[in-house]
Amino acid sequence: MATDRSAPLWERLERPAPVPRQTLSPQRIAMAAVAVADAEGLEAITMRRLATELGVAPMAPYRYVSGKDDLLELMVEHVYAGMRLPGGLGWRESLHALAVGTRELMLEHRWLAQLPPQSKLALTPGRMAVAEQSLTALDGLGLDPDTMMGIFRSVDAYVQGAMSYDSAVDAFMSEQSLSSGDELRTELAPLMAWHMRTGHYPTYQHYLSTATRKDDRRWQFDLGLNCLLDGIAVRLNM
Amino acid sequence: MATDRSAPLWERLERPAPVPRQTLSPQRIAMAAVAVADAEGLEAITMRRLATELGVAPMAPYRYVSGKDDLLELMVEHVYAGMRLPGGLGWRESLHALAVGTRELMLEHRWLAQLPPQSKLALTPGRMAVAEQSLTALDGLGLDPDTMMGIFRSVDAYVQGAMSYDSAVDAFMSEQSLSSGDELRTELAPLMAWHMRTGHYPTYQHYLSTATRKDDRRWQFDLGLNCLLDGIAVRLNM
DNA sequence: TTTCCTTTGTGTACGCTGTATCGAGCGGAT
DNA sequence: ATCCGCTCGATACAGCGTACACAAAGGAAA
Repeated sequence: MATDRSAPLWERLERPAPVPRQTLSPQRIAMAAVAVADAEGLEAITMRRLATELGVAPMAPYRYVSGKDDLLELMVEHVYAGMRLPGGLGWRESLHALAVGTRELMLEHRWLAQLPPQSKLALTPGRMAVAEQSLTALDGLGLDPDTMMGIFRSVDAYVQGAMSYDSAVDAFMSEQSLSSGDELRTELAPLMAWHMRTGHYPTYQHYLSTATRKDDRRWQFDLGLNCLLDGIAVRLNM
Repeated sequence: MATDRSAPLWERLERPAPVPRQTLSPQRIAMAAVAVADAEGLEAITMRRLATELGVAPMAPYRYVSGKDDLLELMVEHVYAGMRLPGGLGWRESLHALAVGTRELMLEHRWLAQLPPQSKLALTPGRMAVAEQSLTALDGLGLDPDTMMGIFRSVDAYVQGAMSYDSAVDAFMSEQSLSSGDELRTELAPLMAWHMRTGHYPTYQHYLSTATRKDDRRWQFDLGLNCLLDGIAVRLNM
């Protein structure tokens, strides 16, 4: 009987590898793929490139992964498995730590924030663990389950949205060989100048000429995260 | 002199179309592309498909658009131009209206929330207008420009993150011909059951069996948005 | 009117992608 | 010794984005 492709990926992976002697394995595949994506970005991930990296024929990985979507899911789990979960903290510290931890994971693996829509849904064990941790952090505070999940998803949405933006900027910069915020703004200057010349954006223009933290991403991330957590605290009557 | 490809897209578009009699135009291209994407999703957008839709050879649109990235940017602007901006409201009502308006735009055009990273950065006039509107809503409240921009970007990050998730779920459902949340959960049941059988997610399991608003997306969206706005309000009163 | 130049759209082609399919070889159970 | 099932190799195909050279079409100048 061939591998049952209809079962969930995680169930398939759990069944003991029928024979332990093969040259390929899900782990080896995931590691190679993550290494390539870390070094050259998500668009470098190609079934052929992956096979080359593994020293194997183009179709070989398909024995372990039903297609590219499966591969991405495997990559997601591979990196999420390395995430540290906080324990024994209050709800706010927990959510904060989880958000910052996710951010750090995404800084380490820029492609995580650029996954195609399908892979964003990947319900991998690692992501389930993050969800569970968030929910338990909010448990026992008198919230109904819908609100608990809603709060978790809101924080997650913020993190994903913020990192998706940052990561897109990073990708653009490295693609254009820009290595600082100043170089980026120089590159974008003609476009911005054109917009500003229309006179439609006076407040934006004021920001451009007087802001001093344009490159402090961590400060920006924390600002929004803290606002969100403050608002959640309001809902918790604390 | 051929069209100057190095100038920003918006500057190029503004120069009067050299001759108004041609069969193709940026507007016609944008409309056709948006129509296809609305009806069949972003992955149906292909330079060849677009050309077919316009009754034209595959390479013809390249006269008006330097590549697929440019096309997506054009599409983004085409739909953002139809967004209504609130006027004369307080900061909170403005930000709320902007967020809800963006959400509605993304519900009308599901592909908006699935754009590839590059296109997410597109500084189109329509998106600039949203930014300007947000900033002016926050102006005159004693905030420094960095904080104003940080707040705008936080709300935007939340909206993008939340809609990116919803939109991915929608895409998955229509791809699998699922038409209700119940059908979706039935489809996912084997995977969820496998996760739950591990016993690692008791709180999640409790949510699954007792939650009653799993399909109320608007409620979920508003929950997070209101938390975020509440948190911003805290920052404004100090 | 004839000529010519610029713009607009056509045709063809290349290298790349994901992946279906078929066949070869090998290891372990019968 | 035989067979079977799994692993991996080779080949192939349709589809993608887009580079490039050419044809038609319209206005300006002669």
